[in-house]
Amino acid sequence: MPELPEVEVVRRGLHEHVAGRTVDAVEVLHPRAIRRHLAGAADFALRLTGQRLDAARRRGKYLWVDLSGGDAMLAHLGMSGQMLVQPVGAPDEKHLRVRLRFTDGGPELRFVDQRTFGGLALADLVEVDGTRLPRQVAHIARDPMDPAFDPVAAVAALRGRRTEVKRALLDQTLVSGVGNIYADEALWRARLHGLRPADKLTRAKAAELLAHATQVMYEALGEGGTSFDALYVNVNGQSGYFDRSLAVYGREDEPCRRCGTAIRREPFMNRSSYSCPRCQPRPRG
DNA sequence: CTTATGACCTGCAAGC
DNA sequence: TGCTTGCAGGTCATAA
Repeated sequence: MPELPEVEVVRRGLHEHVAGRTVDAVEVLHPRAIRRHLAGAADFALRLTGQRLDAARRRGKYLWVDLSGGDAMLAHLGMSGQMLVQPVGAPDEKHLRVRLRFTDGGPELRFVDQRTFGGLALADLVEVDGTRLPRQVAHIARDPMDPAFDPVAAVAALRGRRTEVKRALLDQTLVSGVGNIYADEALWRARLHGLRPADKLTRAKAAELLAHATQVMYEALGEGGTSFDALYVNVNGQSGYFDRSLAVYGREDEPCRRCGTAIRREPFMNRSSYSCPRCQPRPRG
């Protein structure tokens, strides 16, 4: 699920359904889901068992839950990860990777991940710029929904890259949370082609782009996120509705909502970029 | 240091 | 029907 709004939907679900509950048992069904926990699955299970899960937090697309013992359980959903709250005894999902049972005997927490690009880990917290973060998240920039997000600094970071603006927007060390969908949507709103050089944008244009990215992610959050299929769901298995509001992503050959021109799809970094040929002319050369 | 490129996985839809 | 190919909301290690 993976961009900021979808991860935030999951974070809220975790906060509501698992915060305050104590882990009774941990079952790792696929070792790859725990590969970022270098001490291994047995250590992961042992150290997590008996801990109470506290606040659920997020930076960009990373998600974590504070543990009563002082560390955190970190999660990244990758391309296809889900956190599901399911009744004990519900049939295992085909791609169930990790199960947490709780001492209260209530619904269990399941990490389900078809492609196993995501995973869980335990992490100690380090302080970065006044914020406590899991060590593995320390290199990720603040996202636009962070109360301490600094738009001026973010604009400077984007313009400081000698690369194309879409690449810069997707660089999680500059601004976090933006992925392929919301990058394309923000570029369309700003009438910019993603191949435009980031360092040639005026400060005002870069600021406008960032404001559009922020706005479109808030709008998506308001609709429960974007989901084209059952892979992208909240902790209760429900889909969001923002796909109806997308202007370009996934709309190849459909009319631009501004000018009616057919939306084009172009290869980009082993996937696709969607844009309007008229509103977002490709840069020369 | 910065920037670009593939690797990592599974499953689905489209085309032959 | 079956095969192949291409594609998917991401990040990371490695190369230049």
